[in-house]
Amino acid sequence: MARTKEQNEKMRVTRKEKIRNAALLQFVKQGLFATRIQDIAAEAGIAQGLLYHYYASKDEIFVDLINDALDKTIEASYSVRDMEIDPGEKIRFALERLIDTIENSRTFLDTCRLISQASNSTAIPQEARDLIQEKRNIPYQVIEIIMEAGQKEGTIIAGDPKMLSIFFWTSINGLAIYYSTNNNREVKLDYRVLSSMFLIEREREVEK
Amino acid sequence: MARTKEQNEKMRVTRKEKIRNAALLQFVKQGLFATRIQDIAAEAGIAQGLLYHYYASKDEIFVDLINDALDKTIEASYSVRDMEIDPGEKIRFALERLIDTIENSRTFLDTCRLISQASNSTAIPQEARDLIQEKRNIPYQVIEIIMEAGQKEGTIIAGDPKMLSIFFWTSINGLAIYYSTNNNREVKLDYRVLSSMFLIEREREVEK
DNA sequence: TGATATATTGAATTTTTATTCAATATATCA
DNA sequence: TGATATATTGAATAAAAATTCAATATATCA
Repeated sequence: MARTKEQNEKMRVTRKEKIRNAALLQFVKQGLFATRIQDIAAEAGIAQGLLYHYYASKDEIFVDLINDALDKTIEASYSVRDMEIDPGEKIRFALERLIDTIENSRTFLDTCRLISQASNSTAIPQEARDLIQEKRNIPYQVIEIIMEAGQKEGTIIAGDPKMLSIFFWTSINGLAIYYSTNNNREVKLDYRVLSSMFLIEREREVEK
Repeated sequence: MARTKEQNEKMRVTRKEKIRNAALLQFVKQGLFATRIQDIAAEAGIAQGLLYHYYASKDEIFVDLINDALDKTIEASYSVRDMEIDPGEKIRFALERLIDTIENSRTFLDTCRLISQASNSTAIPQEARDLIQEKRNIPYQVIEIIMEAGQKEGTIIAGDPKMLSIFFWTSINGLAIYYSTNNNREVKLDYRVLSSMFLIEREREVEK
């Protein structure tokens, strides 16, 4: 016998992870089509041929990464939904957390950028398009429901909750994309500017 | 003699315009790298070879388009700057106008999307990168100055005007990119949600 | 009408990139 | 240590795309 099954499996997983990271780096930097197999292999420090031992094609890696990225954003939105605080507080907290993440997490920016790239081209693999179709709206729906609850509670401004959710996510996305390409860190972002879009302020409550 | 100089020149300009439009359509749809010369030629209804009569390469078309797109956004920001109204009003008006444009102008969405794509890849032609480097910040600077003036005037909230300008443009950008890929028109956007991020509201003034 | 300059075509060629594959290396177990 | 299964390499091949170019079409003017 040669290596045991488990050992090989473990090697495979580690190596695959290395390829995934290399591919993510390159895709985010250059985009799916500008990235050559050679670029990924070089980034991962392996020969081109070996890549095909782990993935059947460049597209397959891309689909794998997109799926992961979408799942991450869905998870994040669920974790906000499931918090045991009031709806208005959820929006406030989520924005605070998201702004902080934009300022400090490279991984988060990469995730946003990958999804944005993918949503921006009809030339991506069909499978990736299906995944986006299926998963991309979930965070929008989650926020929409929280907005609606907040309106009932009286902490969120009036207006179509669908629209509020669109403003919520597109603002975050726009910021993430800006930060992912401008590594200007001189400006400190204050999440309260964003949250003032949605939250009814104390002053007004006091007025009543 | 054959055709006159002017006639040929006119034909060239018209044809070139046709190619530019076709290229813009394809770039926006697929991205620079996924778009093949063949795609542009087919979209313009001409043979591949003819394209090289007008442009030396795919990259050259891209640079031409990016330059145009950047100039358009700069022009738009200047037109706001030069209006004869108060700073707070400028911000309100610009947002109202931008939201309306997002909802109604395909061209504007294409422009945003092209710039976003270009800013998102290091693999675009050097010349395009230089143009972006040179021109992309101008609208940010214009809004920053207006925000600062509005703060002095007392109509714009406190906070680093650079930051306010970043929130301004990234929100608009995020929206434009969302709308450019989701042709869901069921939601009507209300610009006042965005403007409440920046403008001090009447109620508070009255309180003083 | 014929001469001619330029536009236009599409097949041939070149270049780039993806994919395959034969050869070699490596790690484990008997 | 040797047998063996799998990992790994990099050159060979295939596929796809960009670019060139010889041939042809077209519009104008003399």
